[in-house]
Amino acid sequence: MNYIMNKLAPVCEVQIIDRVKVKKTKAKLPHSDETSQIAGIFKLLGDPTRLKIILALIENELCVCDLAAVINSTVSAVSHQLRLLKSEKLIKFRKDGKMAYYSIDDNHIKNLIDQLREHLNE
Amino acid sequence: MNYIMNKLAPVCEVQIIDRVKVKKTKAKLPHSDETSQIAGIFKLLGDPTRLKIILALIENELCVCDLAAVINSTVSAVSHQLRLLKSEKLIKFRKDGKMAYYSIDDNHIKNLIDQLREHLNE
DNA sequence: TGTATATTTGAACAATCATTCAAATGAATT
DNA sequence: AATTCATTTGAATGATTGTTCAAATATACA
Repeated sequence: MNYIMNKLAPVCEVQIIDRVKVKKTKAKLPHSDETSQIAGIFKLLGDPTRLKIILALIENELCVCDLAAVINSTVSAVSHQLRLLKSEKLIKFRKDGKMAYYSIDDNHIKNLIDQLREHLNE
Repeated sequence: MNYIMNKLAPVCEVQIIDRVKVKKTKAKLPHSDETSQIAGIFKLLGDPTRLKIILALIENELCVCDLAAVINSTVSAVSHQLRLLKSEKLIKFRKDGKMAYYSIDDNHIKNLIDQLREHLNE
């Protein structure tokens, strides 16, 4: 078997060295939908703007324009990212007149970030 | 002050509602370089291919082609992502003849992923 | 009702990025 | 020395994405 044969089935049929180890490892992985879910949360935290928004909201409930001021961004850019964070239930908001006050909806996120920060500060 | 004035300085001069709160919140944020560092790690974990690689390596030390087989990807795609994970010291590798065996270099990562998984499975 | 303002939204744009393919490298085997 | 094979690498491609700008909502206030 060589790479020319593999061209017919580009993904799932590469050379395998240790079939037993591959099978055992594969069996221990989370299912594909759980993996996507985990990656999805990490991805949200992986953008500096979104991370700053979350770090700010961990400290205080804030309206959109104050949030923009805190993280040195624009109202529009912040609003777009708030939508993503809201849709994944990481944050929530309440309306008060014209204002929208955003806050953390998911308390586990703070622990997650704290854990990583502790690690990086070792 | 209105939006037309802000066009001259598009970022740092938006309307601020509560200056005290903004200043206090700003003071509590991590410095910009620490924020980038945190986001950088989360970003690496935020891609399904890279996350699967890490999940697989948590279970077993694996060579590149077995890793590709485990996560149903190609050797080349995996190799490219391994480079990124290696450069951020999340994984390491040892050479054995033609083979390269990769493994986890950062034990905190497992805890981080476990913590998120526990949270999602509530 | 008309104006001001806080927020949201959609389209456009540029930048980033993951994957693919082909070629190169490096090490074992014959 | 030539061949095979595991891995790496670079360029190209297509897709995703964060930001910007302008316009639309929506609420308060005069």
